[in-house]
Amino acid sequence: MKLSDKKMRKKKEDILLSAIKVVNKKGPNGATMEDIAAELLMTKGSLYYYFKNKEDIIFQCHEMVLTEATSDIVDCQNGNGTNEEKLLNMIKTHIRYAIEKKEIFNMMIKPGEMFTEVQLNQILHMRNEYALKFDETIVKGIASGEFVSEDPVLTRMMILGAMNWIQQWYRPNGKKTINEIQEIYAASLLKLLK
Amino acid sequence: MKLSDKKMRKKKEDILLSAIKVVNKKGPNGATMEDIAAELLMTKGSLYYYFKNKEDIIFQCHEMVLTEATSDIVDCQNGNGTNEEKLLNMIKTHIRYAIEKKEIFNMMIKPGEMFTEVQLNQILHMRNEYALKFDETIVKGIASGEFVSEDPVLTRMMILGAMNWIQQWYRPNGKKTINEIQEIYAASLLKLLK
Amino acid sequence: MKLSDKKMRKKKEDILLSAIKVVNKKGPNGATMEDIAAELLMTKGSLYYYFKNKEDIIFQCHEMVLTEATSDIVDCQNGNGTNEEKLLNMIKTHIRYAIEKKEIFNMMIKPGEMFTEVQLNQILHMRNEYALKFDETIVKGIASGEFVSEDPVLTRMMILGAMNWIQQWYRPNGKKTINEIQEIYAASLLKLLK
Amino acid sequence: MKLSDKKMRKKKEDILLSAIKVVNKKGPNGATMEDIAAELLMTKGSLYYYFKNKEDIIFQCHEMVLTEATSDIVDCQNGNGTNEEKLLNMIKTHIRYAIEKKEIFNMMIKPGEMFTEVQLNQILHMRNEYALKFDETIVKGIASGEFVSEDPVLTRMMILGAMNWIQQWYRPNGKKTINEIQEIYAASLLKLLK
DNA sequence: AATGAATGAGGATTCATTCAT
DNA sequence: GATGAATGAATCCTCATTCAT
Repeated sequence: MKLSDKKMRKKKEDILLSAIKVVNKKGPNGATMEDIAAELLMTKGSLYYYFKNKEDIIFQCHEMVLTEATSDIVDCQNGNGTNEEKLLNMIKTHIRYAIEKKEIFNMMIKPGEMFTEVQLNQILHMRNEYALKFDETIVKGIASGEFVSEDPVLTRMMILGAMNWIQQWYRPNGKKTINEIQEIYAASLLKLLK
Repeated sequence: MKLSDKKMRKKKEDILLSAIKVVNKKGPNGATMEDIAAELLMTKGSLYYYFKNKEDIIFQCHEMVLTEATSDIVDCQNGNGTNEEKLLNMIKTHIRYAIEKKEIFNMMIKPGEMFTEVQLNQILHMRNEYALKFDETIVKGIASGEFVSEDPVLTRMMILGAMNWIQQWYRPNGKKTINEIQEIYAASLLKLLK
Repeated sequence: MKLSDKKMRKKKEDILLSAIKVVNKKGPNGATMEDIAAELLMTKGSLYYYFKNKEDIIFQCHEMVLTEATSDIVDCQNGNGTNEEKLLNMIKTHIRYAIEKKEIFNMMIKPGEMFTEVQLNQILHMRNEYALKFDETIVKGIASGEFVSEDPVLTRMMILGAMNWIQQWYRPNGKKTINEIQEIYAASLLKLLK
Repeated sequence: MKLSDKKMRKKKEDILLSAIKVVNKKGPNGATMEDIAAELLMTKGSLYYYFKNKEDIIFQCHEMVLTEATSDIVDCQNGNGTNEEKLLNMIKTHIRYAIEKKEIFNMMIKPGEMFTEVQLNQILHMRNEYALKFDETIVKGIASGEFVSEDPVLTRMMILGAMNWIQQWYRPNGKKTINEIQEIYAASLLKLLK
């Protein structure tokens, strides 16, 4: 059963990816089961073989996205270099997400209506885990004398907020390349820790 | 008929305010006409006496909110003081909105699904007008030597983004008062222009 | 109270005329009270001062139309001339109605959904009264040797049916004038009685 | 998948037949999706699996009816016999429709509110196609010396009009049988071409 | 005599969900 | 595993009707 197990996992992931696409275009309420299925050349009925219901799909979308993003950020944290270098990497990674995986990213930062209390808390908890990685690096940087901040959490909020806003205005054919944006943001936002 | 005219205007405003509340809780798609009406002890049918349809209501919500906010920001701009002082005021005003009028504010920063091309453009245009007020002050400050920035628009994006994120984490009974947040953000974000 | 009585009668008639217009454009179900009122620069609420409800308005429309048409046909019948001449006049009158008062006419020949059993019977009865005038003239013509028909009622049905169909194809700027149509139809249809 | 295809086609036809019944009783506006579904022991929601919307159903009703009727008339045209015999057959066929398929027939002769310009034109075009079959036979009959008419189209209008009116007065238990009506009408109406 | 405002019932449409096959 | 078909609850919207003023 290993094989069919893998197939199922793969299919589930496909469905989640399709759902992410649709949800980002139409919002969680606007996205229909049919939309999600159509993208995969399936019929909506089939989705219920893999997921309990729509709510479940949307929830697992958030879960998947946050897990993936957190993993990437942890990689930055575990790399070599000073805390400043690590934070710069984290910032660049986050920005790359915001721009290149706009859809996934959007899901990360919008809590989204539709969830039960329990599910919402779980999502918010994961989001917090993600943010804590930034905090840890900042705090270490303060301890090592690289950074200065009276309120590290508030500063992190500013940094993340500034970056999250990017996907509101970024356009693929705009004046700045992704690289330029990454550099400018990284350089500027570090000022907040000086 | 001035009187009945005023009454109608008042009622329309009441409906818009109710709609803002509901939309912020449930999103534009989740909000039902019944929800909006219930808040005002009306029946959904009555709403159609004042507005053409749901889309119309949601659109006018955005319009109202953006008009009000822009007016407040313009007041800051037209006040006395240096450009730095003016920008500080604008930042504090924006933060006050983000916190105290969370509902209205949310509507300002989320474009929201549901609109026609024309309507969406109109809203985005108004949003841009609002942002331009910040740009103007920043540019004047650069000219007068108060500020430094290689890319004023990008810097403004960071500043606004950082502030807009506040409503994602602010809780009424948190550790910081509104005043403290305003002061810390204002002081910190100005670093981006130094 | 004679004066206000007249005013009321006039207003009622205006409303019925407006209703006829609207019903003919949109059908009895498609016509709304607002449509009927708008034509007269009134508000729909006011209609209820003059009529019990919509059904009542539509019913009285039919009544008015049939009364008027019957009166005109009776005039033909009471005129001078042979029965053939009288029937020719009746045919021409009916055709003039079908063309010039298309709206009124339509109401005469469509029973129209929406009525109660009682009302429908009343309308059908009036419609029958109208048709009987044709029958009377035909029967007299047979008696006098002007006409020949094995089944006068069936022949009358053919004649009326042929004429009623005119309003389905007649166009104001068509090839035939009203006069020509009247003449051709009158001459042709009389063949059915020869 | 030929099988399921057939099933769908059958179901669609059933729905159209039910719709025809209901529309004839209550008119196109009065007929509700629920009415149409109830007849088939379905729920209104199911109808949308087969048709886009109500308008679509009503339109296809007309299409179906006109296609069927035209086919029958073409059969008459393609049969053996003189033009007079062919026209007699067409008249009898048309009358049979008017009486036995009153519901279908009604739909043929009432354009009905509710359609878009495009759809209405399409229906009127089909109706015209049907009428042209009569014209053709009449014209051929004139050419062969069987018929006489100064204006064949106008004469055809009278013939069709006379027949269409039948369904306004025909009652199943009336004095005349269908056969008698067919004979009397056919004999009488031919006089219009003599 | 008229109207502004409100209502509520009804109807079209959408869509998540179910289930037999 | 997948789907065709059906369902019914929810939602937007319309409109005849009412009534205080």
